[in-house]
Amino acid sequence: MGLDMDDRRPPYQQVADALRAAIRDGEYAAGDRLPTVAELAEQYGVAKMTVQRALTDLRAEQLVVSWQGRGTFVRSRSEADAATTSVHDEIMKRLDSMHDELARLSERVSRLEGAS
Amino acid sequence: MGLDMDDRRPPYQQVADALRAAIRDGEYAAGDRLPTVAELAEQYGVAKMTVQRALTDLRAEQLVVSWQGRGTFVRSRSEADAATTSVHDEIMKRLDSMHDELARLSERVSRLEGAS
DNA sequence: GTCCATTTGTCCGTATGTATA
DNA sequence: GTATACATACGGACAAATGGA
Repeated sequence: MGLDMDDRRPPYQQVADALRAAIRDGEYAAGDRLPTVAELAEQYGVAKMTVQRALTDLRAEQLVVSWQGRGTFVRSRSEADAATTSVHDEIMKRLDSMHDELARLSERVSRLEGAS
Repeated sequence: MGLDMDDRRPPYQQVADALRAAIRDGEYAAGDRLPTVAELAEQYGVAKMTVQRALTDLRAEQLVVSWQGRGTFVRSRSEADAATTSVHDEIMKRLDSMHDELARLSERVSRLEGAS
């Protein structure tokens, strides 16, 4: 389970690619927990920090999500999409709310104008 | 030039934020080279690895680009913003619409105040 | 061309912190 | 309270790429 010695890329990139392939091939399905950092480090014959460096990339790609004390889990594609749009969704919700408040305010002013 | 001891976030995040602010405030302009990793480490009183961890995030955000043997350079915004332009356009349209409605409402309220 | 200083990139071992179960 | 597991930090070391002498 070690790394390819003929591959001149940094080990952390090889580990990241190996995990991407394992996820893509269904070895780890959405929701599954990956082996622990210590186990992966032993499997690939690298230090724990090297595994962490690989996971940093996978987290940035939103392919996995890590929880302290629990583990690192494979994300579903829909979860990744939701995460990328969650910030924008929240902004749009806020805008909708403000738009509604503006509409109510506008109606109140209209009534004031009609009563005068 | 050290870090805020009251900030309980990890030092690498504080370094990343400090660099983001320096770039946003024009201390480093597009195309400029940042101080070397060793210099930044000394400025902020952290290890070189901690600076590298911060730069890993900034590179993922496409805020900077690093070249071995040369340095780390600030990227122009046009290079990084293309992907999110459509979403921002939609938000700006909504904000413009609300701004117009607010302006009309403000004028109507002013007239009411003048008539009372 | 060769040599060398600079700079980023990476890895490791160890230690500590923090959140979960 | 204990054990597990991820997260971060540090120091040291070496590799790789650049650029200039």
